[in-house]
Amino acid sequence: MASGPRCIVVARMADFIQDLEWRGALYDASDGAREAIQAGPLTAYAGFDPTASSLHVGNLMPIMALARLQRAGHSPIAVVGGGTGLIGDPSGKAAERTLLTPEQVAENVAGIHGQLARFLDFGRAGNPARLVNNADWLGPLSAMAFLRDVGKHFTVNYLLAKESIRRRVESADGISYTEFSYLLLQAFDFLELFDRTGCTLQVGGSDQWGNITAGIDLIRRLRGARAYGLVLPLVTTASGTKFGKTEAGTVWLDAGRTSPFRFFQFWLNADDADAVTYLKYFTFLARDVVDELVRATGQRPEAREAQRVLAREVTTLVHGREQAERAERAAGVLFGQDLASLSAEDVLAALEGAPSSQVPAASFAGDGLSLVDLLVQTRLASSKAEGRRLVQSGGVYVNDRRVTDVHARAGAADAIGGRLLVLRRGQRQQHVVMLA
RNA sequence: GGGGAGGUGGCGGAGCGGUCAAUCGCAGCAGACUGUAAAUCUGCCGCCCAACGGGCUACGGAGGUUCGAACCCUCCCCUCCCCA
Repeated sequence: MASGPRCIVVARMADFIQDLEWRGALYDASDGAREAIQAGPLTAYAGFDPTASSLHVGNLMPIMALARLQRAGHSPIAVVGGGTGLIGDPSGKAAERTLLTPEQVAENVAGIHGQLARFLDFGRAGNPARLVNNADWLGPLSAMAFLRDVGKHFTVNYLLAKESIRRRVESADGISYTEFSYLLLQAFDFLELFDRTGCTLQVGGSDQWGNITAGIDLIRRLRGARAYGLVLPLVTTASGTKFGKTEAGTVWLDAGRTSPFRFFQFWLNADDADAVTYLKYFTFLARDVVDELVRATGQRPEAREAQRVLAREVTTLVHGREQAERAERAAGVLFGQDLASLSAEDVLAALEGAPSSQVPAASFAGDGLSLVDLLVQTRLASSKAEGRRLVQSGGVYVNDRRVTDVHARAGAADAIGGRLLVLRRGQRQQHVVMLA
């Protein structure tokens, strides 16, 4: 967990809401939620859909909310939706989703488990974090029990009034009974967590509002108790693109899917307009530190101090300090110095963590390998046609030297120290080819 | 069940017998400019190749008419709208 001198923990419960509001990370709160959170420690949960075996940066909002709650003295519970994942949440979805198989869900749940552990402290005295799978109680639930105990408390009229459901009901494709029922399951989750752990707060993205209030209503009706909800804003980008996507696709938290290097680059490349927002959303940095960065960036935007700190902090949080430092070093080498002036050892040391692959040294003998083929092999280009186009438009570099000849070949003589080639596509997609 | 409209590249949306690998917009990629930013401008944007050229697949599916079809005909599948 990040713990540098700049990283100051917000510890006091009363400051939690204020801090969240300053961060712009509080979209809405149910009646009484603010007061309840400030009044004393409570148990809070957020759910995570096991739609993939890894979480992605889009999941960071609720993760950070749980982490902040814990730091403020509350007890966080991360609920992995092994049960609800079998059904599919219609919220924010325009069309019916394909059902995941139980095997897929189980696999995904396992992957997500480990990732959450990086943000939450499961050993903390007093308010340790917990991780549960709602399949534990949804699995054994019988249709009869569900319809009698849960279904009876929701009128169809109530369900149809929910934004997420109404949109789908009015859409051309409609909504299946399966997804129509989703909200009841999530409401039941809240109830179950209330019964098991005394959990009275659910946090989630703003699209979860309807699901959360359903749970609050259910708890009030069945247990006569008050529960609360907190929703977080949707993360946007200044340029209007979808947050968390790059040329290479989704930015995952799993190092196997998105290398720490690329992860670091993702944050470093944030727009000026977004960097500060993200700094508030995704780091624990205190207000004065962020304010200072705002000032620094305003004065010398080209130094990209905000982006640098952002990338460093978030990468450290997700991948650990060592990986973060490595990524930063690699970035320095790839975007800074003249590659040709470095030894193979230096480049290799710096580029640990950058995308790389090994190619038998033998294939570089004689004429060497066609550059276009190499681009395809390293997946910098998706086809030879694309590779040629890239070369022709001046977007391909070998060891930082632009190559514009479509027929260019790379031989052993081109390799730095006879051992490696640094291929680059455009300004920022690199690939290290090691001769093995 | 009856009537109407329609299925084209990631999306939207032209084309309606040859000059169509398919106008255009969006998205995407690259270049210029920069700060590994934004905006802007330029180019590219099915696949393959001994390549200012050639080949192969493509316009819901299967057949057919034709020298020649995304465009015409037949059957099938699917979607939307209106009436019952």
